Amino acid sequence: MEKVIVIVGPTSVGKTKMGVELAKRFNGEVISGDSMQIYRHLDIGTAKVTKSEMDGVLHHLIDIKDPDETYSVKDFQDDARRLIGEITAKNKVPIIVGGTGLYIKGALYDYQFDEGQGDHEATKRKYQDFDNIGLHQLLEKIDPETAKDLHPNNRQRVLRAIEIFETTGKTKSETLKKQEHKMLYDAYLVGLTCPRDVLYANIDKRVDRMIDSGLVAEMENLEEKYLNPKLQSMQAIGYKELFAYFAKEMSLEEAGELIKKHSRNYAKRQYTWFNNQLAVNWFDVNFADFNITVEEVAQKVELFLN
RNA sequence: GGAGGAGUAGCGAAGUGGCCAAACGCGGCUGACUGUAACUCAGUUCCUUUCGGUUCGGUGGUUCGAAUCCGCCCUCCUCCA
Repeated sequence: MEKVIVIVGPTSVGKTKMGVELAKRFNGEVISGDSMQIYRHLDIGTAKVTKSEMDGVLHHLIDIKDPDETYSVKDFQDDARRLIGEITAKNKVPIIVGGTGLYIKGALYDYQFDEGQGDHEATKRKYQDFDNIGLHQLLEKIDPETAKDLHPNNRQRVLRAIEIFETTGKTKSETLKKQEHKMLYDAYLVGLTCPRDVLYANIDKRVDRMIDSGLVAEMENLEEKYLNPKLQSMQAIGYKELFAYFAKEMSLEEAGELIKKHSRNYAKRQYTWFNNQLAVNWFDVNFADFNITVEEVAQKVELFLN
């Protein structure tokens, strides 16, 4: 099995920096595991690595899609697995760095996706006259097991489960049953963490910095180029909140506060994912002297690699 | 100094004698997650594991029973001086 180093953690703990440092020490290349840094032109708001931050380390899966293109776990699974193979073949170490739990788990574990993605918008339209309960009852008929696991209010997932059946002819629970819950790689998962109040303060500061360094202009530029309000990439925190500001429904300050709140909420969801879905080895980050943290992590990685 | 108004859980805000540990919103906390995942959704939030205990500015009353009625006190707001 190929060895893979994975760096996860909530937003703004220092994953990017850790990735670069480890890559330099262990002759590695970084594979971004971030669903939004995939997109070109979303730079400031996604805190995307800059050229100088990369410090010569190769970074993959960044800026590979335009904001009006779609990308999914399946795509990531294919891309990441391919890259792990290529990097390993070069005798280098693949380092996945990112905060998108599903993507990372989907690449590392035996997740299988049946042919046919389906058209979300079409499915949505087809069932627009069903209320949540009605839709859930429909799912109950075609896939009772999945229906049991989904709350009727979770319309998006209920719809998707129905869509799976309609496009592949197989139910979601059938597809899941033939999979084993096992890792396909020899992976060492590094989790970066810090006290919640420190993290939240970091997030708030970072959002202020983003706004100061031109987040609004970046968004304006995007609006000009891609006038589609349904851009998948526009789910990105830091951008979607700006729509209300442009519509003069809230001040820039209010929008900024919302961005901070959404980022904090997101960080919490990331913790829930990494704590419960993956076997993460947690490290407390020393913000005063990040090198100490790097050193600590590097020691463990060293052991893992040899 | 005078006249009104207001003080309810972390915040905002209902409630105006029993159905009130107190609606609702926000925030917080916890969790779910297999092709939208920076998405979507759920639970929980005075203390206590349970029994139960302590609350609605403070205090003293009225009442079988008070966040709700009465007296006094404190704080804040508006207006008049």
